[in-house]
Amino acid sequence: VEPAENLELVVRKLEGHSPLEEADRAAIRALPHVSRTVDPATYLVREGDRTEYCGLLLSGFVYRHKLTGNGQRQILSIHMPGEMLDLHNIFLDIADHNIQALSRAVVAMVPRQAIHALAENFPNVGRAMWTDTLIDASIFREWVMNVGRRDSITRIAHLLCEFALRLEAAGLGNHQQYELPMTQEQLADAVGLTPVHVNRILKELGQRGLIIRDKRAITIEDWRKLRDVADFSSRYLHLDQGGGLHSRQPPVPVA
Amino acid sequence: VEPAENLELVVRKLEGHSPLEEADRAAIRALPHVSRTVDPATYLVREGDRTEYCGLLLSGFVYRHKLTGNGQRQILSIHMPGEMLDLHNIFLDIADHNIQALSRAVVAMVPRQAIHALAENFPNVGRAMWTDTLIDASIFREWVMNVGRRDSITRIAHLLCEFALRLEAAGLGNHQQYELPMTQEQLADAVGLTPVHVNRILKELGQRGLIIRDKRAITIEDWRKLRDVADFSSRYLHLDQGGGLHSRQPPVPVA
DNA sequence: CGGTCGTTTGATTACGATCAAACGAAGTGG
DNA sequence: CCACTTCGTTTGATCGTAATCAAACGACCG
Repeated sequence: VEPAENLELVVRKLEGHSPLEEADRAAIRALPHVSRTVDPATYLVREGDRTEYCGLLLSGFVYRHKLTGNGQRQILSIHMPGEMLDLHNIFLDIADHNIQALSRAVVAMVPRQAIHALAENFPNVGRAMWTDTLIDASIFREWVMNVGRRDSITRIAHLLCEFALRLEAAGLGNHQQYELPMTQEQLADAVGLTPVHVNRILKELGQRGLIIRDKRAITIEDWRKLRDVADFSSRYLHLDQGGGLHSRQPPVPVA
Repeated sequence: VEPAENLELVVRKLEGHSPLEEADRAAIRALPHVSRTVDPATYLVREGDRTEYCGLLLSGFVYRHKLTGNGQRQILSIHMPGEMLDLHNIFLDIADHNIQALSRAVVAMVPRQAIHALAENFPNVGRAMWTDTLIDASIFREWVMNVGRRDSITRIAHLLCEFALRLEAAGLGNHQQYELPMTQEQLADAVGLTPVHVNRILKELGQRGLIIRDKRAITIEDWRKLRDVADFSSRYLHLDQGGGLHSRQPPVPVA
């Protein structure tokens, strides 16, 4: 069992979109858990698993994915510190997708029942967690649109914009410069392209003066131009969702 | 205000995956609402709208979609009678997508607050509605995979399989024969292809002896073969989700 | 009977996949 | 400290699936 301060990240994340009172915060901090530190590529959940724990991501990055019958991978979402990983499984008995560590990561494992009890005894927290899953669902929808109807440059630019804003919201950098937490192959699996093509498009984004790359570090040279190329609007992220602590306008005009 | 029996469909839908007690059922039936009958293509919600009502679909079909900056449409989901349409907006202030009628449809409009109160005062119902949104999210994930990583035949076959099972679960036919509620153009927008190509693939599915088409009526000639071509597994639909009324195995081995 | 909407078929194009190989950086072991 | 391996990135050449362009056809409707 780790020091409870760790769960503070989770409190902050939920308060980003839903109002909580002190009792609510305390209840979250008091969640029983064991911390687990995992290496990159460790599976936290496998499709078909019976779900018994809810993982709270305390540090590092994690991703959701599925595999097709012939072994192709589709990445479904990327998760950042403070996010609750298994809310999507918490009322469904069998996991329908895999969750795997992207980087080295620390995850607090909370028993399923503790989350159920939390939701029932602290309605504000229940609403906050529910809202959280609704925002995730909104992001899934945007991804359907992204892979379904946008060409490759637009698609990749869109993902870069999304990361910029989400990393900033998570307090992991600003939206003009950040460290991309994945390889080009993983990027390809997130946008439904091949790694080769992703590489070419990243190059083109650089040549067009939209981004600068130095290894995995992404600097957005011209947010407005990138946003236009990306067909990006931040609405689907619901960053200024009512009642949240952070529900003021972001300091820089973003999208 | 319409006769309350109508909402029975919604009760049945929720009970399909979550246990309810008589008081819960009564609370759902007692939901204040006005019925609205709409023509095909009527918008029920527009992206950017402030959400004040939750629509319960009593008859007909409805779909969610988004438009790209250059006017391309991506259909995000199809909804069948008994489904609650605005659960995804119920805690989010601004709608991030459009909801439009596919066919002539009847929708019971329930004020947002009534849904909030229902969830708070009847925890079983709250959990059922939350679970409902989680299953929707699971379907979104499968669609991300479908448009991201599957080729055109697989993609379309997959959609046909999904409809078969969902229509059967909704009591609108069996999984071997059903009426497709959409045009080939709408189909194309659901799977991220062009209408022309959808037409060719449907033809091919017929030639391969997987389906028979008569106008919009689809007959699945060989479920197993179609399922294989479609790379389809019903897991993501969570049809046998715990505690539900219908949580027995389906009568015919399906997937 | 024209008009509209949806389906069907044909011809050509293009975007991204695939195949192949080299390069660079980081880590390992001798 | 330097070979050697491994993993990720980069570049080039060719291929193929689905898009695009174009037009005819069929059904339903007023």
